[in-house]
Amino acid sequence: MSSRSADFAGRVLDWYDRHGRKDLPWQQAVTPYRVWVSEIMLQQTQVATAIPYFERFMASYPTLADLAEAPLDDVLHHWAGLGYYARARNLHKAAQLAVDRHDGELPAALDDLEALPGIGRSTAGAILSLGMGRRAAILDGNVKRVLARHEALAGDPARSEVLRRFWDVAERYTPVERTANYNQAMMDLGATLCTRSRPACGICPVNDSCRGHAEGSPAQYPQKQRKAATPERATRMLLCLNARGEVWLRQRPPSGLWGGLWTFPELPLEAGAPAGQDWPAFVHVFTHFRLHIHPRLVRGDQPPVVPAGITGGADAGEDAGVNEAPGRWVTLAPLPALGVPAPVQQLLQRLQALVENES
DNA sequence: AATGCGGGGTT
DNA sequence: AACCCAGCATT
Repeated sequence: MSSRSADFAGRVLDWYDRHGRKDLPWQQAVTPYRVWVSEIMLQQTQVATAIPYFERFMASYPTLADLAEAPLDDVLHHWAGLGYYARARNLHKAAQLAVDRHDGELPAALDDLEALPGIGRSTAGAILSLGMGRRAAILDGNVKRVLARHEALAGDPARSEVLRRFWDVAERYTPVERTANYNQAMMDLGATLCTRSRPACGICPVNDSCRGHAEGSPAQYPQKQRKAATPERATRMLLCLNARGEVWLRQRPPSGLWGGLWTFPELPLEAGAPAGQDWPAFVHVFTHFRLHIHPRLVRGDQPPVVPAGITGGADAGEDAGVNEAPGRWVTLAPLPALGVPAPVQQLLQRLQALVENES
């Protein structure tokens, strides 16, 4: 260990004892399962957003066995609105694998954890350290930012060679003792003090050894990757409403955009669509494109007939089979426990209000 | 090695 | 309006 890093962990741990977060839901009644669920929810998701989802999830699935036995639709329903739905599918699948392969427990080896779907190196390290008291390094966005600044690590972390250097530093600094508190402290430092813009270097416990601070511009680390302009796409969603006040939803294929979730039938704007009442179009923003949604209310007691070979508009790459995927009439009040993406949920609520007014 | 994958909070 | 968040899987 280099002389610069000799007491790095010690200073971080002292800071944690005084200022670290200790009241997060997954820090109470700690089990590997609870830590695992929290880590999956927190991938690319801010703490405040994940908390209510975590509480509802744990109320419904208190144990790993409960999750493994639950229907996937029910799990996706709990995930609806949180995004990155492959996380929910992988979580459910991994719970079943843990029952089959590991006697219903999460394995305590890094390799075995990483073999489970949805668990990568950082999440495996978090489960081991925070949930099992083992020594393991993590490297999430917070740790990446703290280390990039402290070491003045240049280069885009998206590049594998740069990422390897980040992991080397993370492993080197991770202490043998109190690993859980150290890892939690590093995330707390990144979230509350070493923030993306305007870091509070004046009160940072490791400012005296921080190269980024010494250079005078810590905010330049880590290097941000350039982002291409987001393309625009458009789709027409058919809001098919029958006389019983039910709407027609279909389940999307298990992988890809909104995988496994239930949505309205979709058509490209230029395709021939059933007659109906057009609702105002609105934009839904994804990470990699903007989707213009044109809803059309179509009344009738037959499911929509979508010409063969016409693909949906939301996912430009999806197969022609999407609109022929399993569909069903669903009641609006109450809405069944199905996973529904955010813009579809908005439309369902407006349909609910419409039917409510008419009855 | 680069890209796909949601939704929402922060600045 | 840009940026990015307790990343991982896929290609």
